[in-house]
Amino acid sequence: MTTDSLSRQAIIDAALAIIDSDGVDGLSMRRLGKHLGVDPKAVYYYVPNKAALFDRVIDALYDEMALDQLEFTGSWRADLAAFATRLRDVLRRHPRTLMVFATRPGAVIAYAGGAENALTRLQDAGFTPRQGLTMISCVRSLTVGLLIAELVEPVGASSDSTIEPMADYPVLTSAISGGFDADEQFRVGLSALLDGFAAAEPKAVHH
Amino acid sequence: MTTDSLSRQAIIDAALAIIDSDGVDGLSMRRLGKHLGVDPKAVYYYVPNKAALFDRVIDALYDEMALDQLEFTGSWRADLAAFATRLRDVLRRHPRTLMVFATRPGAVIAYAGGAENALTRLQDAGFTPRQGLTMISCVRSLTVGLLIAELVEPVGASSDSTIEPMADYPVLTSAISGGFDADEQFRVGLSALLDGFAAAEPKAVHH
DNA sequence: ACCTGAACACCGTTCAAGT
DNA sequence: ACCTGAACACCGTTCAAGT
Repeated sequence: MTTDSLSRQAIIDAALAIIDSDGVDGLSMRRLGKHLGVDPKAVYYYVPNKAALFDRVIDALYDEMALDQLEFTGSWRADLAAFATRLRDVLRRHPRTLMVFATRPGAVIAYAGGAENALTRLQDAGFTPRQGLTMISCVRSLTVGLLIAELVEPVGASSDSTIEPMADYPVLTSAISGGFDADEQFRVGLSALLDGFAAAEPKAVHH
Repeated sequence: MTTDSLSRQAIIDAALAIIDSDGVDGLSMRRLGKHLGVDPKAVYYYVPNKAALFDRVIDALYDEMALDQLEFTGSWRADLAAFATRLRDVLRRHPRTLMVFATRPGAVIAYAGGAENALTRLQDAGFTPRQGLTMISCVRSLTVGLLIAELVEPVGASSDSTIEPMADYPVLTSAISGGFDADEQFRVGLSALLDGFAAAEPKAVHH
C-alpha cells in the first residue's frame, strides 16, 4: 500500500497495477494517491495530468513488448507474425489497458524503433515504405481489433444484456456453439491477411 | 435546446448528438438534461442508467447501418466488402462514437440479422459456420481497428505529444511522407484479407 | 405518469502555502 | 524539492416527494 518515497516510476507502476486490477475507470487520481499512501495531488508534482499518466503507462507497455528487439528471420511473413504475436501477448497480460492502448495516437511514433526495423525488412523484400506501413498498420489493427472483441469490457459496463432469442438465427447459433475461439480467429485471420499481402509480393530487390 | 416533451427517442437522439459534437466524455447526464431542457434526473425515468443509454445509442448506429438489408451479389467476397464498407461509412459519420461502438460486447448479437445472412451466404460458398464467423469477425476487427487508428481521440486526450526526433527513422519518415492515407490502407488491407480467405476457399456446395 | 429537491459519494485540477 | 489544505467546478445515482 505505502511506498518509502514517491517517484515517477512508482507512480506509473501503481497506475498500471490499478488499471490491471480495476480497469481504466478504476484509476482515479484519488485512488492512486491512496494506493501510494500519499495525498492525491502529490502525483501532480511528477506528472502534469491524468492524460500524461496514461501516456506513460502505455510507454511501459511498449517497453514490455520490446518491439525493437524482435529478431528477424529470413521471412518477412514470419517477422510480421512475430510482431503481431508479441503485441497480442503483452496486451493479453494487461487486458484492461487495451482501450487506452488502442486509442493512443502516438502509437505509430511510440514503436518507431520496431517499425523502422520492420519497414526496412519489408523494403528488402521489395515493398515500398508506403506499402510496408500499410501492412504493419493492418496487422496491428487486425490484432487489436480482435483483442477488443475478445476481452474488453464496454465503455460504461453494459447493463441490460438480455441475450435475445437466437432461435431465428440457426447458422449463427451453430457458428457460436463450440465456443468462440479467439486464438483460432487470430491465427486464421492473420494468416489470411499475410497470405493476401504475399500474393502481391514483388520480386525481391536482393536476398 | 428544449423539446416539447421528453421521450425515450428524444433522449437517445440528444445523446448521440452530444457525443457527435463533444465526444464520449462530453456526454454527462447533467449536460444531457440541460440539452433537453429538463432536470438531469428526468432521464432516469426512461433509461435505467448511463450504460444503458450508451447501449441505445449503439443500437441507433446499427439501425443506421441496416446490415440486415445488405443485398447479396453472386460473390461472397463482394458481400463481405460491402459489409465492411457499410460499417465503416456509418462509423465515419459518427467518429466519436467509435470507442463506445468498438467495446460494445453485444456487437455480435446486435447485428444478428446481418450476421445470419452473411453466414448463410458463406455457407453456400462452402465455408463452415465456424469459418464464416471467423471471416466476419476478422473483417469487422480490421475495419474497426483501422478506424480507431485513424480517427479516435485518445481515452484522456493526450498531452505532451511532442513528436520525437524522426531523423533516426528514415524509412518510417519516407513511409509517412506523402500522407497517411486511411482509405488506401482500408482498401489494400481488406483486399489482402479477403484474398487470403479466398485462397482457402473450398469447393462450393452448390451454385 | 412524469418530473424535481435534497442528498451522497465521488471526480480532476489549481494554487498558495507549508516543510 | 517535495508534499498538503482549501477550494472550484464538475460527476452518476437514489429515493422520497411533488404534480
